[in-house]
Amino acid sequence: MSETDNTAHSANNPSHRYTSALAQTIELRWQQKWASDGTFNAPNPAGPLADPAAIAERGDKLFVLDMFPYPSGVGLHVGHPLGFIGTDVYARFQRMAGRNVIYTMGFDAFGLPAEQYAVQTGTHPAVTTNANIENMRRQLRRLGLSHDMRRSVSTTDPEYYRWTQWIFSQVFNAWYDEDAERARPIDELVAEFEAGDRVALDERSWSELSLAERNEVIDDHRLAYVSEAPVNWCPGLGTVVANEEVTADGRSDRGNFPVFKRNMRQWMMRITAYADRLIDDLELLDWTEAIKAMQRNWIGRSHGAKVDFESSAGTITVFTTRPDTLFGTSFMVLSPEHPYVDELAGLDKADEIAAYRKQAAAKKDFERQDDTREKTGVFTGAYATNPVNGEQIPVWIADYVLMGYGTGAIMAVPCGDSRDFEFARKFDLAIPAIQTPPPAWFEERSLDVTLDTRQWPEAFVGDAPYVNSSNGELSLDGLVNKAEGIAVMNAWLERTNAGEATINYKLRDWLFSRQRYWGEPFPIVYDADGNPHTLPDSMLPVELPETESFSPRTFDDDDEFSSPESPLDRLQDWVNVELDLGDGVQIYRRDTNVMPQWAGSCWYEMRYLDPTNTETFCDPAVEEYWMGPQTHIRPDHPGGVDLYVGGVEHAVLHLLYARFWHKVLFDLGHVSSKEPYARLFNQGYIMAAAFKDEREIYVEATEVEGSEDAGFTHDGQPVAREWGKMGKSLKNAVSPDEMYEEYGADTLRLYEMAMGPLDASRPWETRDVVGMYRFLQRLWRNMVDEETGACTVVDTAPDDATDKLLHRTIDVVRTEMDALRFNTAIAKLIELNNAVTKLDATPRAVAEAMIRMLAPLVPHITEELWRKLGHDDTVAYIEFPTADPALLVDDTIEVPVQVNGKVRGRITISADADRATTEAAALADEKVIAALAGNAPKKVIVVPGRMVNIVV
RNA sequence: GCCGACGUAGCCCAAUUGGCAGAGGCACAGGCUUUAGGUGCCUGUCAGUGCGGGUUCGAGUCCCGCCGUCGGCACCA
Repeated sequence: MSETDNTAHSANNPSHRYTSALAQTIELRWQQKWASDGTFNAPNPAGPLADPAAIAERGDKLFVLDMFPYPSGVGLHVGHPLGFIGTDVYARFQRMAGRNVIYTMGFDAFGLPAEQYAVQTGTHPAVTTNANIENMRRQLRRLGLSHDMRRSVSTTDPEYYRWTQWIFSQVFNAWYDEDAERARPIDELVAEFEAGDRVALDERSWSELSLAERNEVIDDHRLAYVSEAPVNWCPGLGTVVANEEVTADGRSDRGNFPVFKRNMRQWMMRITAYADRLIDDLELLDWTEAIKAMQRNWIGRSHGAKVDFESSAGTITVFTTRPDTLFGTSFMVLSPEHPYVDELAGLDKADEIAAYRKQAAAKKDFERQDDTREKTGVFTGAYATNPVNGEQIPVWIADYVLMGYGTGAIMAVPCGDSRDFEFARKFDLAIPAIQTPPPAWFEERSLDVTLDTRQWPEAFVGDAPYVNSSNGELSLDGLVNKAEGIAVMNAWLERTNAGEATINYKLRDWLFSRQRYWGEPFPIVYDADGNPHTLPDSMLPVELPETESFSPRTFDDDDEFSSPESPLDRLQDWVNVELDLGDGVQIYRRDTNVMPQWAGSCWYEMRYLDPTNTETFCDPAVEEYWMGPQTHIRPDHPGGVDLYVGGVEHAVLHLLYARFWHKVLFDLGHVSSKEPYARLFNQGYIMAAAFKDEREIYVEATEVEGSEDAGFTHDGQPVAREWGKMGKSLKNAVSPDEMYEEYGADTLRLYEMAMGPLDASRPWETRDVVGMYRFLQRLWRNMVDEETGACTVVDTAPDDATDKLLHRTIDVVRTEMDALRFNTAIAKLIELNNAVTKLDATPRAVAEAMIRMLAPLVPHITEELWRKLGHDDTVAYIEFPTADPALLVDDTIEVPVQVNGKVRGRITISADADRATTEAAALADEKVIAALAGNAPKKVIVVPGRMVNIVV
């Protein structure tokens, strides 16, 4: 206890003051009671948690969901629960507004930290994970979150990952039907091949293909498949990682190790098949534009054309978004990794090219992407034919063309593309003009209008009349916009078989396997011929085998040519297994990869709905009740969670993967919702001051002394302040335990909700917390005698002014709570309480309404007050107050009168005064007359009930 | 460079979506309570819509152009 302690331990406080000690007593008692009563259990329409009577009693369903946390060992700081408190307030409010609310919390518990800890300590990750989960549950319970604890799950529970494996099998045994634009079971594909409705490979019929050929065709269609492809190999982690997990500078987002592109055999998920739907269905979602933009950007759909250029090495296909500029193509550029490079390389150029390729390969991706770099490249010595005019154009290689995008080859149009322009200038290549830029373009560059591109300082990009763009069959000359030019060119390309309109995506298939221990094993075994088989449902879950050595073999960070070795590979007793998969008992080899961290979070919200179901991952009737489309909101409502709250950092990882899996499950008929999360809300972060000493090392923020004006010091040494996300790494975390100790959970909740809008990041200021504490103390004092603990609420009716204020407050608070604007709701409630403080005694009607309005925000103190007022039921399901419309309007109102837009007087008039009456009253006001100074009004604007503006 | 969000008082933030710039909290000053510090209570002060233009009777709000902050993407053809 410090000397500045403000708790009940100070001897002079009245014994029934709302102090932190009393708050803690109240909070722990109610948390215990809610748990033992199952207060927040939500009824299901069917299955083990079914309670049809309760369903009938409650109103419409509401699914409120938090992004579930990773159960870290270090515990929570006050920045973590911001979103959780927000969802809890909302869930509690909606329960009181009559909704049947489902709200719980699970744990996303597979992943690297637990595994790394296990490697260090030798403790099995399941042990530490479960301990961390228990600790986190305790911390969340201390906040008073109204979770239905029966529904809490962990992704690491075998009964949970059994269904993660089952869903994987569903994905594996499905293919994407491009015509139907949806996934279908793989059996239906086989049936179509067998019936001859679909051509598998070549002119041979299905029955003529060998078994191996058939398997290959089928595997080529699966939504989960093994492929030998360039992947991100991270020697420092000993595993491959997904594109989404590689940072812009070519390192792993976990651990920050270098990542190398390598060809390896790995599991992939065909998320690219869903690229269009993942973009298009964003329209149906109530998400912020920022997140939608990030997803669109990540998927990177661009419309364009593929164009074929003939060369000595064969046809070089390029992707371009500007086929209309084909007449301006004066050279081609291939990525150094392009497969045709060797063939194209002239004998005299071979050494030069080999040297350039080697140099390019030595560079990391991120180095090649530094666009401030000067262009480099090498001429191959070969030429290709421009299909529109038969011109022979030189073929170069350069590292500004990336093998990973489009076809790895481009047609260079230097007059219309800044990169090609730069390249052409550097290597003195032709820059034919094909558009006449508008005069303004030349003016801005202090040039006369000219088509002599030697005078142009840069490429022209945009709409402008085409010139020099015709051949015998085709002319763009005279057209003025590119949409038209593209349409004409695409038609010609298709007519002459020189190319076709196409759509290109940045999105790549999802690399789904990891060579680690602490993840879901694949439900896959391989037969003697190496063909993969999914295990039947009866053999799930495939449990992680016990072992002492959890670590994958890791390598030197820069050991690019090392190879992954999964920990499961070492467990040969587990790997080799005798099974009867229908063809008699045979020996199979298990897959030794595990799934990535993101697998378990792709569907967890559905397990909350039906957590104990052993027959299926979620009963369809239960899924439809909680997640089915809400067509009363919008006719094309996609279904899904009604409110999903979490940080913006999952914009392209979890949120993209989860949408993809959900759509597969939708296509296969397992769920009624097209999308998992109908409404997404991104909470802000709590920031805190962090301090660095002169060595640029962070020092413990709590030990820093001084002020902004006087300067900050740590141990007498000057330190510099900066702002950052609260956390361990910046040494600026504030523990919730300190807040409970000093104020209690209700004050902490209220402070976090009051400090700003839920979606805004804001700095934590411990010294500000006391404001909310004082508010709760006043609230308590308005209803409880601090000396005796007796209830002081009186049964007399409130006076008119108080009654009106009460109902106006109710009106605003209801609206604000519903819109997640808790900060403004709190301000109104403080205002009301301040008014009540001035009364001689608090009328019961006011007290009870205040308790009900505050119950979602500060559930413990309100339960206690509700009881003191003589009720013996929980306030959690008491109806939220509704304003009496009659009390929202005043008989008379004060209206400002402006003269030329400046307020010069105020008039008090009847609230329903019409225009003429208002105007007359305004013109009669003394101050207004004075302000007019005898000038006759030119115009009088009256907004009835609002204001008057007189223009002179 | 492109995309997105945001700039209101010493600080965190409101402003019925075009209508009186200030609701709430912190800080600050004075007073009461207290042996004192702290707690608690009462009263009070000051000052501001990033900059420049436009639309309007009226702009924090809408439009145009800058400046700044944060986030995402980036040699994506």
